[in-house]
Amino acid sequence: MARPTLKDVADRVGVSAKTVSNVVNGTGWVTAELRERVQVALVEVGYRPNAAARQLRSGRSGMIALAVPELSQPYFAELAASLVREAQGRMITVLVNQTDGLADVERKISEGIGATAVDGIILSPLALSASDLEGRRDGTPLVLLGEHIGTSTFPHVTVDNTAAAKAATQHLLSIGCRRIAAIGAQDHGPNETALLRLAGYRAALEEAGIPVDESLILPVDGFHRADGARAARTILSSGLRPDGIFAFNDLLALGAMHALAAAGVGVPDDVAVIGFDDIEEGQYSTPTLSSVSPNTGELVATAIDLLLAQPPEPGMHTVGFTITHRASTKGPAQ
Amino acid sequence: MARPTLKDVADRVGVSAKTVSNVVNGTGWVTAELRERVQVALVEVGYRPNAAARQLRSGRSGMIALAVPELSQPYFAELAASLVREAQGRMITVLVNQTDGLADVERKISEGIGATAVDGIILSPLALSASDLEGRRDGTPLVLLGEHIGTSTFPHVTVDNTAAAKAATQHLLSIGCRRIAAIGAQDHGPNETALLRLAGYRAALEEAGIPVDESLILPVDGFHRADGARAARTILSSGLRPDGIFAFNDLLALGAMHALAAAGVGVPDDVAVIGFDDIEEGQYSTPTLSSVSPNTGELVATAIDLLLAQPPEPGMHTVGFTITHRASTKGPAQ
DNA sequence: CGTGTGTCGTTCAACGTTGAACGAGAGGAC
DNA sequence: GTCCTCTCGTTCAACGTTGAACGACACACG
Repeated sequence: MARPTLKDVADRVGVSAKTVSNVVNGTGWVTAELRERVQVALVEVGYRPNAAARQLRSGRSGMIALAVPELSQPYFAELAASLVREAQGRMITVLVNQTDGLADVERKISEGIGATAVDGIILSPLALSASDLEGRRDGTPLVLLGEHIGTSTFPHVTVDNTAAAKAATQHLLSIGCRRIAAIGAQDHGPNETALLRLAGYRAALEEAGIPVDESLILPVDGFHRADGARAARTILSSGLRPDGIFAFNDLLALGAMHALAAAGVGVPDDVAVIGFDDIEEGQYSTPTLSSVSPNTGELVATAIDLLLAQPPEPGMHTVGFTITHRASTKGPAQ
Repeated sequence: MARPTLKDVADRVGVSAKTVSNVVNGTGWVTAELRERVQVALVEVGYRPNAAARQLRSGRSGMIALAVPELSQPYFAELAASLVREAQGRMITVLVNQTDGLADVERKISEGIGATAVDGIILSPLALSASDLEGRRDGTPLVLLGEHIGTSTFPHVTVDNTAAAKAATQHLLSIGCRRIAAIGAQDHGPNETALLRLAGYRAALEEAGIPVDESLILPVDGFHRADGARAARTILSSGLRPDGIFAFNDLLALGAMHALAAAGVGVPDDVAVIGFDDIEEGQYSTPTLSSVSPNTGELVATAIDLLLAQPPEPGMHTVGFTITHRASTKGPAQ
């Protein structure tokens, strides 16, 4: 009844447990005839290797952990889906955690996932800053998603947020927008992504010779649809009259579009909207949403490569992006 | 440099490894004074228990696996988010897998997650039927999400799909709809969820004395937005002229609404739409989407309870649902 | 005939932890 | 003084696996 072990198989064939181990792992020397017999016995008893014993002996678990703020956010869900798929292809299983963007949860995770040992940790931090990781003692490889200002001893993978934000803003400029609002600035909290995207927005305007109107930069509490809707309502009620909106992620953009539609403001006719992340939902919204499309496949593959890289390669690794052009930015110019 | 073990801590304090183990786990007898000294040493060396050794010894891993068709589908992402949160509260970590709805992947997962031992498996099957699980040898507890026709030796947790579908259809009837289309039937493949929801749809119509028009039942290949859009275009091009649509999940509904909007058909004025799952996206679509809201929190809590229940309690366990009423079903009657 | 070289399989020990069994000493009861 | 109980801590073995080291046997070469 108990789960069969190597020894059970070995006794049945009349060899040593180690020989069965060799057959299972393809190590050592085993004659074809014997290997055949062992393999038959393996399926007969339904042998399955004991992961715990294997890990205890080898030090490797075949698992990596992913920690994101919230899995229910489509961008993180799609990221997780992509990572799990990539990992499955490499015979690695993924353990998922949620941090809710809380700094102490993020720090705790960076120091190990509960009691479970993993071969590496991929962390998408919201609140954690570089200094929080200085005191880290756990030796588990760690890869961070997203940029961080300041040097860090850990590898980072990210799209070039500033360049991408700049390109998104330039796309709005290219269709004739001149009063472009930015939704997603964050006054408090060290959300560096927001800072970097804001920098890209500013850079695009400056390069185009358009003065930055600070009142067009709208702060948000979070990056959810409700925050975008709230920001759009602020825009409407304060008479700012922008002709374009760059939202720092797609959820903000979708929330904003929802509020605009409710107020009878037409997108893209009255105001063009572009988001960031290119989540699937944006292909089916009304109107469909233009967005910055980070190369997620490259992102997750790079993250795993870096996690398993020996020796570790600290530093920033950027992946590509494209601007996906949909109905929400079909301006008068087209 | 190597990770400290119980023995390292023990040597430092001058006691046996077992005593340190007792302090860590609160077992056995240790004087307050000695416990204090051990605890100081524990933090000094930064001891972290070795999960593999613990699991090898105790047989428990503190991990459960969740397998869903696709994590990128909002319903499953929200389900996973809810499950991870519930599990974290119980000091359990969750390992996530994707099956792509393929029967052989689902079967493989039901027989163990790769090489990794877990304390239990929660599987949301698409293609797998009860008979596929007969030959299961692995003793890991298994809980299935979703209903299955026919008896099964495993616990199931689900909303009552037929009752919920009936309620959704009745909601459309209550606002005056009389020609109600159903999007989501599946001709081939054993998607029992689709069958059950279709049965609820039929039951509601029959009870209202409305003959079922088979041409209003639209089959789909999958449950994505694109399938819903395709079905809506079929409706438009074939001149079926329904006044209500019950889509078997929210993605189908959102895809359908998108196609309707593109064709200039007004929702809810020309046709009312209701979905199933109540994903967050439906609160921000244009118009907002009415839907069946399964009690996901109860669902995941029940699933974990059943997974850990000793002895196992096979059979069907249903959780509640409500009909959430939004703009897409604000009919002329309101 | 000794000395390599290659093939095939074995035994041994160890990974870090914890249940079981076993003292050792103190205190009380008879 | 003997027996019992209670407290506090120890030693031992085992969970299932695999790297390292070690035969044993066959064949070829000088």
